[in-house]
Parts: sequence; structure tokens; C-alpha cells
Amino acid sequence: MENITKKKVVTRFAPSPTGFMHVGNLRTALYTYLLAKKNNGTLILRIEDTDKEREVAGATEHILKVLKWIGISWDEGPDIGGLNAPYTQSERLDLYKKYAEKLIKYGLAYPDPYSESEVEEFRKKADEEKKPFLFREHRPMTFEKWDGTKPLRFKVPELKVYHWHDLVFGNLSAGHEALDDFVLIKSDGYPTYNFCHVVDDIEMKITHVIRGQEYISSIPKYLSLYEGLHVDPPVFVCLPHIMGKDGIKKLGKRDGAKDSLEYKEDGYLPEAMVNFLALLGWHPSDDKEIFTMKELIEAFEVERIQKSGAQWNDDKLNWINREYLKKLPTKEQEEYVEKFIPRNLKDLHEYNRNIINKITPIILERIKNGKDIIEMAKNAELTYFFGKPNYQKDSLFFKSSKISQENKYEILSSYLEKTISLLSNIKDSDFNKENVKNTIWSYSEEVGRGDILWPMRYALSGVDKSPDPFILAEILGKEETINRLNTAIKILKI
RNA sequence: GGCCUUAUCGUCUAACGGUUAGGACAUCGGCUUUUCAAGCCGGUAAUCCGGGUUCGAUUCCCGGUAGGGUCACCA
Repeated sequence: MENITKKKVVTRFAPSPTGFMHVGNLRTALYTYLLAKKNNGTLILRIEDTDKEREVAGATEHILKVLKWIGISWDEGPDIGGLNAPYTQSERLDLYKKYAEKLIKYGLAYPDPYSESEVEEFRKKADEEKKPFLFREHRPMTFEKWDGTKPLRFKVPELKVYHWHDLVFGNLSAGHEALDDFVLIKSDGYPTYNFCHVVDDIEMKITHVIRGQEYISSIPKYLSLYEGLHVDPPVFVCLPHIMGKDGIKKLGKRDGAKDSLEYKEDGYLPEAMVNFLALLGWHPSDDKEIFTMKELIEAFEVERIQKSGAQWNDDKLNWINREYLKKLPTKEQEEYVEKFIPRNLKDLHEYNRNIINKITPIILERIKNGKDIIEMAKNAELTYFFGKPNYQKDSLFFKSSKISQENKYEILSSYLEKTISLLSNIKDSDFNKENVKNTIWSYSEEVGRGDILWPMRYALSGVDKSPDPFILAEILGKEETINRLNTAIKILKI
């Protein structure tokens, strides 16, 4: 904590390009960003690409894309450079080698004399005995010279119980079992994460290391490495996991954690995502729920991050997304809706070029995300805006009625005719929902609201569920409204 | 199995050791609307268990229980 106030905060987000970036990583990035910004600090983006086998082409670009989408910016990174360049670990191999040699000189690193299968045997045996596997129990008495063909291992300088302070989890400690002779440099010449992230954090003068809580049990290893290197460790900040929807397992790629960009494609606004992610494991000192990034930076306190894992909650995300959708400027709302209206509907569009702008408000009332628009389209809840409704004579008019069975079609026809004549009196330019309602209202009261309003609504939409007939009439316009009413009458008379 | 760690409504969470345990999402009900949605109003719903410490524990301590993490030439 002292470090926050005394030293300029330098922190980093350090993903591995091993696939898409899921929302768990994204939250880590967000909290890292917030911590940096809150303290007027520096955020470094570092690409940890030392596992050449798992590396996925294009993953780095993908990560950058996700971060930019969400509105996270960094002060130094592979794309923009900086004082500590390069920011991709595979370009920093000489540095790790230098540190490795230093450790060899101190007598704290040695080549692993065993073959992979031999180590595998040790591990299996430990497993059978239900004991933790500790390589140091197999440490050779004398160290060979390292020729780079064998993995280089760290020799734990001193077996002791480490105590440290985590900004989220508080005072932590670990037993001797947490300490082991881990691999520094693999036989392919690349360093392990355990080693090179420490080297980079030292070289880049990182003051705060933020990462998931799965690293807690490894921290004693890092502490022993810092000690071996005679460097003070940074402040550690471990984040609780995001749990899957079942609330049991941590959210990971294997358990179906989604690519962050999928949320973008599904129509979640970046602001909503930021807001949701921020609240998933962190809480302000008051009950505020909706935050802009700026407000988040203002309010963010690491101390208020939760210790226990939070379950992913689509309902809440949807709610937040809706809140942001409602606040969007009209122009952007229209673009949003337009984007999700399926092609086939746009192609049907016959009578009004500006239809999307007109239906935007009523669509926004009914959706939580872009997927919902696609869903509505699938359920024909939108079709009638773009093409002629497909009437079902027998399904609809029945619903209205207290009208006697024998001549109900005739009666309904007369109602519709009267409706048309009333609407015809409205001037084209005044044909809006208020005027339509005012014109029809007293008549509908007289006859029975349902008997007038229901058939009218159905005549305009052709479906059971739709917005009210007044707004429908406004959107369709006078001509089309009367057209459709006439069509309905024709059908009734068949 | 060892080590580490966590525990408040279904979910996310708030609460200097003293509150009718608060808010939000979800859910349920009402109003509105003869459809759907939205909106407004209201309701149901929680301190894991057992011991301490204390005049008083959600809060502090210990033990249990349950959950999570980790024990790689992955990060």
C-alpha cells in the first residue's frame, strides 16, 4: 500500500497469444488499467509468447483489437513502442539469458540432468504416493555446465516460509511445499513464464503485478527468485476468478468462456461490458451501478475488490447493456438496429426508405442486445414493417370478440370501414400516433375498445404480438395504414 | 493427498462490534395497455455449522463443513 502513494505506479497487462482473449482476461486487463489510471501511473502491454507450441497466429492482433474495442489504452506496448522496448518476450531472449547466467554464477541455476521421461517417472511416483511433486528432492549433488540443450533449473536459495501482502487477499503465506527448483529456460531455448515475467517486471520497473488468483500458489517461487536476484518484489494483486454460470468452475476457455469479441458481435456495447466487468468482483463504496470509464477510474479502489469468485451473470449484463442502449444518441441507436436487421428483411423493404429510423425506438424497447433483434426477425415480429403482413383470417379476429358468431366478419368489416373513414380525415402531415389515437379513441370507447383496436392492430401487423396500433399507423404512414385496413376488409369478405 | 485460499437473498454485493441486515439483477404481484414490450409501484428472499471473546457478533479468534486454486520444459 505504501508503494501506491510513494512510487509512481507502473503496471502491466501481459497476455499470451495462445488463442482468443476471453472475458476473464479482459477483466484482468480492465482492473489493471483502472489501477494505473487511478494512480496516474503507466500501463505497459507485454506479449508473453514463450510457448511456441501453443502460440496461435493472429492472437496478438486479436488481443489488441479486444482492448481497443473496450476502450483500454496503454502507454507502452508492442504496437507503439516505448522506453522499455521490445515488448514481445521472444524478442528479449538475450536479456533472459543474461539473467540466467547471473543465476548460474551465483550457484542458483543448474542444468536438469534428467530426461523428460525420467522426470515424468518422478512425478508419477509422487502422484501415486499422494505427495506433491518436488523436483528439488531429485536435485543432483553436483551441477554440470549448462550447454543450452538441457532445461536450466533454478535452485531454491533457502527453504523457508514466505509471508507477503496481497492488495486483495491481504496477508498471505505458504509452506515449503510451495518452493521448488522450477525450470528457468526450456530445452528449446525459450524461458518459462515463471522466469521471464520476473525478469521483465524487474527490467520494466513494474510496481504492481495484477493477475488471477491461480498465481497465488506460485508467488513463493517468484519471491525466492527475487531473493536469488537480490531484487525487491513488486506489490502483488491477485484477482478472484470469474466463475461459470454453474457458479462452481472458474470461467476458462475449456468451460466455454467466450471470446470477448463475440460479445461485440452479439451487440454488447463496450461501455456496458466495461461496466459489467468492473462490477463483477468489485464494488464502489456507494450503491452506484452505472459507471462510465471515467467514473470508474475515479471510484476504483483495489481494496474493494472481492476475495471470492463471482459468477458470470448474463441477466445483469443484459440489463446494463439495455441501460447503455437507451442512452445512446439517436443516430447511433439507428445504426445499431440497422446492423442487426437481417438482410432478407431489408430486401423486402417496399414502401419507406427510412423505416429503420422509425422503428428503432420500438425495437430498442424490446431488446437487450443485438441478438434479440435477430431473434425478433426470426419470429416474424419485424417482418410487417418491411413487407406486407400475412393475414390469417381465422386466427385474429376471433380474439377481439364479444361479437356474435354469425355475422362477425361483417360487423368487423364495418368497424374497420369506420376506422378508415375516421383516419382519412387526418391530414397526411398530421398523421402521427397522437392524432391517430385521438381520432379513433372516442369511437373505440363507444363500441368497445378491443373490438376496434385489436382488429386495427392486427390489420396493420398481421401478427399476435406487436406494438400498439397508433404507433404502427404512424410508422406505416397514412397511405399504407389505410391500404392495410382495406386489405383486411377484403379478407374478411372472402 | 500436500500446500494455499474463500464463505451475506437464486446471482452480484453493502453494512467503525450495536441497522427493522441495505441496494442491484432475476423472480413474483399490482397499476397501465384488451396484444407484446417498456414504464411505474409493491412483495418473497440471505449472514454455512459449532464453539469461544464481548453487555452485544454478519463483523474478531478457533474448529468443522462446503467451495475454489495449485502441485508442467503452460501461462
